[in-house]
Amino acid sequence: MLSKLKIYNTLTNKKEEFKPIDPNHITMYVCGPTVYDFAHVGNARPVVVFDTLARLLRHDYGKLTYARNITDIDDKIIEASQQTGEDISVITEKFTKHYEEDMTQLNAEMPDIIPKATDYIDEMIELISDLVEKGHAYEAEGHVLFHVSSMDDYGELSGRSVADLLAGARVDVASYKKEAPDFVLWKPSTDDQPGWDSPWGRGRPGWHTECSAMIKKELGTTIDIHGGGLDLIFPHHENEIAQSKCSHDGAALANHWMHNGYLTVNGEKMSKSLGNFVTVHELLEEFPGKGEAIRMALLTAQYRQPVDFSRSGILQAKKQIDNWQRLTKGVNPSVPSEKVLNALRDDLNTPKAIMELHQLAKKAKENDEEKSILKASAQMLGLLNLNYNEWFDVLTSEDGSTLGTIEISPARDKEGIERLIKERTEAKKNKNFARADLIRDELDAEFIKLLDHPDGTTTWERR
RNA sequence: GGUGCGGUGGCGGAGAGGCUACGCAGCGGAUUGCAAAUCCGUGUACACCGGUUCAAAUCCGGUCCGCACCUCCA
Repeated sequence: MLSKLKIYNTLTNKKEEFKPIDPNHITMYVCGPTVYDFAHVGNARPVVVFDTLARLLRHDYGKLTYARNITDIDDKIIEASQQTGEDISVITEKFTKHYEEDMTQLNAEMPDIIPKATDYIDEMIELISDLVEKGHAYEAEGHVLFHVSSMDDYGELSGRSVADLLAGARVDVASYKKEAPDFVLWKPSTDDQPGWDSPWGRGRPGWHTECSAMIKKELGTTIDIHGGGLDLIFPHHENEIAQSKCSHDGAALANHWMHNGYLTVNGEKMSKSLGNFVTVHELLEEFPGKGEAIRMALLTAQYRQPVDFSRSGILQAKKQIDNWQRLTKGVNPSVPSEKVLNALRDDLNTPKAIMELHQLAKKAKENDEEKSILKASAQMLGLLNLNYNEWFDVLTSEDGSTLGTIEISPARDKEGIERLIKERTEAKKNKNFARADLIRDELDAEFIKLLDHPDGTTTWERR
């Protein structure tokens, strides 16, 4: 490979050469969703970013084990259950399914391992017991808390010191805490709350516990890459580090910590609490079959920079994909361009990679080989995964096998469109241009775009 | 208050001391019955004020503005 992978590491605040523990097998863990509602576009950003990284890692190193968890026990889920009256498992299963369907529409491949928190209760209890034994955690009023002061280097990821945290504590400190920054490993459940038996009574795990336990079981003591959104640095990832390091005699949890920037709306973070969010689900209804354009819009900025969400951004991305689709119609992918790969190897510089794709497209206009390279290169970013017909929803009825991803209205099904095209061709022959234009306008209103070719034929694309 | 990130042309967005990416939109042209698609061509930029340098969007100092984390959040 021409250049080595460089990754910005939150732990050192520097771009570093990626040094795998085992170059023949990379391990990566990314924090996934708490499944109590639809994922919004901001939640989709890390999914798309780390899916792109996963593609690069597989290309460069061959084997990757990529894990992304599902948090299926959490106070928000309990709350949702109380509000809707639905059983917790009904809620978590429903939204896990929606999540996976929606992310698949964004061309995000499923991770190799999708651990669910509730499948790892035993491992979490084991981890907590270990921390208690080693003097890093204590029991109080049915809770088990991690004692931050018991650790020398707490705060290494977020650049905070225990002293600062103690001084800056603004929130009322719970009575059972020895010190304000201490965090919950295990908490008691009332009878109407879900719970599991433990050495500390019936209860449930704190939020941070699951990741440490699942990483250890599924990927090992120290992994190569741990990722997630910027807002997880503190306290979530900081606390994962604390738990894992203290139970592993100081061994690192992950060598490279990567955090994606926010998706913003008018410059402000898209978030549930601000109410300025759009779910991926509704966006896919708005742009049916065009999840790839949403994906590309998310990749137009380098992953650490903010991306401002807008419909026009998605439309702009869609136009670019439209162009590439026309250019690579009927083309099979060959091998990705080194220029595109090198852009990705530079801390996942996707805007630069996209620029290289445009350069390839320019060359591809006269060269079929370049078209194959363009397609393979775009697929490194999870783009051009669909073929021309699928993307433009051109239904090929000959064998009935390839049907587009979208259902079009019955009046405008393939036969209807072809009949109108035939009628328009006749009208054009008879110089009845008024009729010809009327047909085009009518179809345009149905989002069907007609393309007249120099040889007299007419094809169509769905916008 | 502490910590961190950023301000680049109409918009999106790389770059990071000299060769002024790239895309979208715009404009001009070719093509077209008219369009679309396609092709060719084309303009505008580095928040502000100082400094270093032969040379600064890029380095240094300061100012202003925006955002985020410190509490659940991707």
